[in-house]
Amino acid sequence: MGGLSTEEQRAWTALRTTYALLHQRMDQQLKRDSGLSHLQYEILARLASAPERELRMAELSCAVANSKSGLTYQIDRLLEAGLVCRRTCPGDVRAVYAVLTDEGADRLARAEPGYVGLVRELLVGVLTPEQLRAVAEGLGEVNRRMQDSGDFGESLG
Amino acid sequence: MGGLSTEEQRAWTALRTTYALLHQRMDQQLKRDSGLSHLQYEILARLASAPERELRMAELSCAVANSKSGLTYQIDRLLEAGLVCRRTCPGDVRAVYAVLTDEGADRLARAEPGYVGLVRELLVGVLTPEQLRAVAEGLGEVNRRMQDSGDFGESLG
DNA sequence: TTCGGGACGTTCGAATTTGAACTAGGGTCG
DNA sequence: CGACCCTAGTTCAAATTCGAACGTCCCGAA
Repeated sequence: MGGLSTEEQRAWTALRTTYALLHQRMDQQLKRDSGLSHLQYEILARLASAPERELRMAELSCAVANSKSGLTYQIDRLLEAGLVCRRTCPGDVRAVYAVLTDEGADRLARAEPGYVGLVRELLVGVLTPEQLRAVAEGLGEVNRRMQDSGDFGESLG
Repeated sequence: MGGLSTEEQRAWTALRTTYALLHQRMDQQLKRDSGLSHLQYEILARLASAPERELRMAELSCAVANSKSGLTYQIDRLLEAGLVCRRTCPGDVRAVYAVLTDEGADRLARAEPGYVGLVRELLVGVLTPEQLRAVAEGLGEVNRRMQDSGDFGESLG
């Protein structure tokens, strides 16, 4: 009644600590060998796979699941480092695009192998193919519902 | 070769954003109706299910996947609120136990239904039973390996 | 056209987190 | 003993995050 069943609890706890530990490891490795935080890496990665290598602040903040103000802060850092630049939209003055620079793309490319290696070693390599699919589909659906029905889909801050 | 396959990417992205969104929602709901942050809730919950309702700082920091110094900080907050107290171990002067107070147990009990409801609504209720099991077992194993083989098992700070 | 409601990003202060010292004991081996 | 290294927890400054304004600007209705 009150609490969660053992399996429910295990699933949620595993989700929580898995993410925490993975994030921790990635952050350390990324910082060590390319000077990027995990969040910064994710930001650059999103930009890299976007058309024109650019995204609006709001889309980006949603994509990396971060607050608006937090994203502004990180973009400022990446700007200082020359890895992105800002572009305002002629059509809508309010809109701001973050654009990946060539230097940003380079840095990302250099960081990628280590990052991918870690994901493979720690996550993908440990799951069976069925588990991998279940995670992708199940959690994917969990996400979709939260983004739709939530008042938070757009950005978190 | 270089990058992750589509499914690998979907799984990892889903894991990341699912956790981020769930955390966000929980944090807001918990703060709103019981004045606890998500992390504080987790800390109290661990203590509540520990023998004697107490745990050493290191165990606790490992259990909630947080850094040592971060845990000290949060325990200080919970101390101010009267929800936990500290106890030093007679045998080993270095050891410090965080102990759940009655008031802490009350607060936790009041927060629990909402928390459990959210886990059910947003996570458990969306997954099929097979997916739930796959998440519990798969990610559980991912965890175990990271804690064993890692230099991070003990605490993150 | 002119409001009024939203949406978009930024700013700012406060809260939190991080990571590197640092304090202080244990435990072992000589 | 005594030199040494290891563990536990705290402290402190710096970095980051949060959330609530704020300033602008689009857009649809009157």
